[in-house]
Amino acid sequence: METKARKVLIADDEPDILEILKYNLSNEGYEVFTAKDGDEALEKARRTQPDLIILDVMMPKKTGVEVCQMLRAQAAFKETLIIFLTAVNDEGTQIKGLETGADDYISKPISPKVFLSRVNALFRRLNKTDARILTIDHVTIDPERYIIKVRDNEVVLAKKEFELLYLLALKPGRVFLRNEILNQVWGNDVIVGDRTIDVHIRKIRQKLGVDCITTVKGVGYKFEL
Amino acid sequence: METKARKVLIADDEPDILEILKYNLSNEGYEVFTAKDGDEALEKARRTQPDLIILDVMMPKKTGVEVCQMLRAQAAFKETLIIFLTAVNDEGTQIKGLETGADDYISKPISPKVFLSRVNALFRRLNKTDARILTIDHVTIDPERYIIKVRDNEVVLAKKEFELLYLLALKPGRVFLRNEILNQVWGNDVIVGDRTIDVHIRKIRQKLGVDCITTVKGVGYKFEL
DNA sequence: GGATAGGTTAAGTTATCATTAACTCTCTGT
DNA sequence: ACAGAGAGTTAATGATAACTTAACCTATCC
Repeated sequence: METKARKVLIADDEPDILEILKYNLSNEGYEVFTAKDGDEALEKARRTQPDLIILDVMMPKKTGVEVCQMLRAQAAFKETLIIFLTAVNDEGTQIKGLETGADDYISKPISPKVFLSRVNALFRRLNKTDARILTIDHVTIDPERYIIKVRDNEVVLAKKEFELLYLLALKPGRVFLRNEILNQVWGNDVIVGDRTIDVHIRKIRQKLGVDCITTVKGVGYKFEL
Repeated sequence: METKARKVLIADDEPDILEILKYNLSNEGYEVFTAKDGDEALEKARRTQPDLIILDVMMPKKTGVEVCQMLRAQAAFKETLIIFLTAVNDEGTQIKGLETGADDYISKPISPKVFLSRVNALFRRLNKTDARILTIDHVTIDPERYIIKVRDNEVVLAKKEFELLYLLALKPGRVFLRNEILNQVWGNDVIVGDRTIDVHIRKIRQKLGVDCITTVKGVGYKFEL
């Protein structure tokens, strides 16, 4: 669904785990690479430049913590998401993991559902981080200030309204399925009714006063002036 | 004149099951191969390079799960669809099956109707994934934006119209049987009347204003400028 | 603690899309 | 030439998805 698939590298010495995670992530549309030990993880990370790296803490050659430290030392991996996997719910390791710069921490045994929701959540958070000011024709969207300008008139949107508009405006013209919108704006796990999106869309249209959101019936919405 | 049929390999040790499934799939236009045990399945898979492999879990020589694992380990079968058949509705096996990288899971006794609908659904899902912009001469079809352009004029099609046109345009010149179109666009569980496709074709021709869909009487339609 | 704004839901309405049915047209084979 | 089959056409109906409005929670802020 994503225009360009997110790349994920998984490093674990247990083939079963690799297989399960790979299967689940692929199904969600991610491009998945695997490694079976610390050294291979480092090497594949360098080669594939993934957006997310999942590291088993206990691995041959180098532990996940070591790999993480070495990666973080390189400029290219300063911003890369890193998740640790650990067999025991070891509090000590957990702290240590986050200190070396991991973004999340998942303990085995892994429930694929939980796992996916954590991964998706991370990417959502990441998405929000790259907050750049969008300008499409005479509409300006500033995610830092939560402000919209239409022909120099300031428009105030509520949080959800803003996020929804921002999402659509990130790729003008592209149709976002209702499911995509729910995932990005509300999050995977939240369940809201069918009409929630419509109401927000309506508010946006109303407040902006410009016809900039097009409905594609049976499909979704797109931003278009 | 024969279009290129999807290849399906069925592996099961019960000749009756093989016969029933083969009959049904052939009827839908698939090209069917069969195997009566795990080893034969592997060998035929290699030889015929099927688009879909249906594996009985309980088979002589090698179980379906084993076959699946061995296939998935090979690059050539990374993307191949795999369905498991199982006699008991065993939850454990089910999970295990999906973990080894199966795409679906059907439990016996098999209803041919349900079976076909699952198979078709899988192929539909597969097709949808490659959402790319098509350009044929001066006609552009952008599934991401749900927009058609004819000589830079934007044309708005409804969902079904769009999907139908997109399907035909995926392989310009190739004739799509009416049944194929129904399967791909409507889904094979839906029953619609004889003239439904015609009406949609007509709308497309009308809206595009260009004569780009050719009727092949008694067979189907093709996209052609 | 009351007011306020944001978020969500529910229900009724509207618009558009999809489908059918009835009829016509155009081949093709005898 | 004529019968039959498949496809084209049209308008009407039925089905869905989206729009709209109002009401209802629920945090948050004076």
